[in-house]
Formats: sequence, C-alpha cells, structure tokens
Amino acid sequence: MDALKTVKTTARPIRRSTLHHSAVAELRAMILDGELPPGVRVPEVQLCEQLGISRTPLREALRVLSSEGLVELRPHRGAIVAPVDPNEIAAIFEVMDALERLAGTLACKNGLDTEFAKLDRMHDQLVAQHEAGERAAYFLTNRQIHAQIVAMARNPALEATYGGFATKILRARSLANYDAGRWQESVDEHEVFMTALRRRDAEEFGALLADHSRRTAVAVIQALQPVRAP
Amino acid sequence: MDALKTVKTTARPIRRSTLHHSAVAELRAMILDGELPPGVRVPEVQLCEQLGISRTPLREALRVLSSEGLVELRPHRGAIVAPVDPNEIAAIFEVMDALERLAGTLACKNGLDTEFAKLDRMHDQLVAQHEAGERAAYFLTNRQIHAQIVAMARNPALEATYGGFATKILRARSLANYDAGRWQESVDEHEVFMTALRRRDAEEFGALLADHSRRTAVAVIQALQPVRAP
DNA sequence: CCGTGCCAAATTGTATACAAAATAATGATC
DNA sequence: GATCATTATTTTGTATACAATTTGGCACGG
Repeated sequence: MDALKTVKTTARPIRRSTLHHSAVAELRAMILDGELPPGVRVPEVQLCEQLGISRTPLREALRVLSSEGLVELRPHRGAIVAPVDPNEIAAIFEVMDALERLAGTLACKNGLDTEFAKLDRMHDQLVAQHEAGERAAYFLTNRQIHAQIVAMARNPALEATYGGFATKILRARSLANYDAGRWQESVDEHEVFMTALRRRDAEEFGALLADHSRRTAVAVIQALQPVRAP
Repeated sequence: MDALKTVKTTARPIRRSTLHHSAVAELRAMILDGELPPGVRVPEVQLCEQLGISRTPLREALRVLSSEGLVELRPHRGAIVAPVDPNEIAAIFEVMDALERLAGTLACKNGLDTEFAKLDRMHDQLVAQHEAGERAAYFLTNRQIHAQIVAMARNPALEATYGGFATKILRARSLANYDAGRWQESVDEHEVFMTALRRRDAEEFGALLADHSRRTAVAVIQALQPVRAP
C-alpha cells in the first residue's frame, strides 16, 4: 500500500544528541535520587566538570529545570535545588486528586481490553511484591500502575501534567520516611478500585482513585512534618 | 496619583534584570499576539538582532518556552512556534474542566468576603461590557474573573497549571474566529454560576464552572476546525 | 529525465572569553 | 573591640568564536 513513505516517525527516534538535553535528564535524576538535596546551591562550574560539559548547555538545562520547578533561579545569586515545602506538596496533592479522578474516568472509557488485562497483571504483581515485602519493587510497580492508568486516559496534556506533579511527589516521598502502616492500607485501596475498574465503572473508579490519592497525601504530608517542625 | 514608582511590582519585586528572562516574556507575548504564528521557523540570529540581544540569552529563553509547550525544539533543525493542534486543545480543555471544578470548589471554601464582593463587581462589569458590545474588554474581564476565582482557591500549584493551560487556550482562541452566538450563552452561564457562588455552594459552583468550561471548549474547538479542514 | 552521491552554505550546538554583579575580606574609624 | 566603608574575589550573565550537523544544490551516472 503506501510503501511510498518509509519515514515512519516512530514516536521518538530523536537522538538525544544535544548535551543540554542529556544534562536535563542527568540533573533531574540527581535531584530525584537525592544526590542534590533540596536547598543546596548549585555552582555552575563545579557541575560542569562533574558532568564534563561546558557552562552553556548546563545553564540551558538549569533554565528548563527551573520552569519545571525542580530548581530555583535567583538572578545573579546562583541556582538552588528547590526546597520541598510541605504546603506546596499539599497543594500539589489537592490538584493531583482531581487529576487522578479524571484519569480514572477517562481510562475506563478509552482503555483497550489488552490494557485492562495488563493492569490486572500489574496489580497481581503489586500484591505479590507487597506480600514478599519487596518495598522498592512495590513502589516501582505502584508508579507503573498509575502511569498506565493515565496513559489509558488518552490525554497527552493530562499525562504531562500528571507526570510533572508525580515527579515532585516522588521527591517528597523519598525525603520522608514513609509510614509503614500505610502500606497495607494502600494495597487494600488498590484492591478495591481494581474491582471498580473490572466493572468498567468509570465514575466509581475515578472517585476511588481520587480517594486513594487523598489518603496517600495525608500519609506523605504527615511523614514530611518532622523534617520541618515549626 | 502614584507618580513615585511606575514599577508595578505585582507580587514579584524581583527585578527582571536578566536578558533571558525578558526574552521569555517578550517571545511569549509575540507568540500570543500572533506576531509569531504557529509553525514558523524561528531563526535565532534574526530574532537576536530583532530583540537586540545575543544568542545565548535567546537560546535559554527558547528552552524555557519549549518546556512550556509554546515552541518545539528539533535538535540541529531549529525551533518552530508550536502548532495549535485541535486535538491538543481538546485534551487541554478536558483537563481544564477538572481544574475549573476544583478551583470553584476551593474558592468557595477559601475565598475572603472582600474577594467575593470583588467578583460580584467584576461580574457586573462583565455584563455591562457585553451589553455595550465591547468585545475585547469583555474577554479581558472574563479572563480576570476566572483568574480571580483560581486565586481564591489558595493553591499555587493549581494556579500555575491553570495559567499554563489558559495561555495555550488563549492562543487557540485568538486564532479561531470565536462564534458570536456563543457570547450570549457564555454570559448567561456566568449569571448562573454567580448565583451559586453567592450562596457559597462549593460543589454546585464547581460543577457549573466545569460545565461552563466544557461548553466553551466545544465552541472553541468548533471554531478551530475550519482552519484545519481535512 | 530521474535518482544518487558529494560538496558548499547556512544554521544550530558548544566552548571560551569578557563584563557585571554579589559575596567575602580587609582595613579604617569611632 | 565593633561597625561601616571599601576593595578583592568569586560567581553569574552575556557576547563571540569555533565545531558539528543539516539542508540545498550540483554534477555524475543510470
């Protein structure tokens, strides 16, 4: 048929050849891993030789991360890794609840059968990892499940916004000692909203997801308090 | 009057001394005003002499606008003003509906009495401008009303996200010939949700705002179609 | 006449050099 | 001895120069 065009824009074959692009990825990872803790100044030259690049691409990367909210730029005074403000996290979760609800509703409506099946498998894996006490693996699967739900919503704007908030929340989580008691609760909630998902009950699924998000918020923020007791 | 300072700090006394910061503002305005239409290539050197700056701050500005979604960066192939894709706008509105609902609900809960009164005054102004047929002024007031509602929600994350989407929607609106018949309808909807607001009925107000957003979406997307008829 | 390969021009990506501002460090004065 | 002013150092902001990649054109061969 149309074998004319082999162009095949395969979504993103774009090679990340540019240094500032890799620098963004690298710095973001460093911030998320806690290698660059919140509040620390980020001397440009030092990071330059650490990453083996020049100041130009590094500065471009810092500007991007700034507009993502991961670093703060003070004119003529250098950049600092954005501090994790519990109030800001609370605000983010407030929006996140709404996004989760929307994602759940849309996912029910727009998801493919294969995707629903995949979610089921991921959920089984999640439960298994919980029972096995594999904390790190559990968190990864958990994130993947929510990412999958968002992907099934078929809404790029939602996906991007969700991803940005998820990044910040992830950083807050890694800083706070997540309450162990919340773990079982969280798994239970997963169990419940999965039943709604299997019924393809869009409204209910969305509502349960929002609820799950809200409870997670409470736990995370509570775990965050000791760090910044007033 | 206040002839002392025309600075007009608006919550941010930070002097925009850096060139790349002003470049971001300048370019964003140029894109929103349609001076840089969607899809056009953006030769760096040309813009440089046009803005009277060097390539370094300009490139930093382009990276920021890229992460805002206003320009697209193709590695080694230059930057283009992001095209306005009706599908993307539809997706954005889908999220926007949820944000409007959230904003409305929170505004009812967290708004101050003086702010509610201010909204009332703005609404009166809106109606007057509609009756006077002052289209441009009406649109401005309309935006200000929604911005005020969002501000009353007391949620910076919501405000930032809302603002980003509003920018893109604004650009889509300016491109499309907004349907005249929708005007009266829109005013009527404002009238309705203002009554819910005066009752401080958070849920109802949020629902009506979301509804208003959804109807606006339909009108804007419809007006956008002729541009990209297949 | 059309396709392929190579070369040249233009444009982007990166590095470095210079200018301006902020922080520190020092010394003078009270 | 402490505080303020002034200077020196460091760090950021900007400009320019150089390297790498893409794009358009041209010649050559089919």
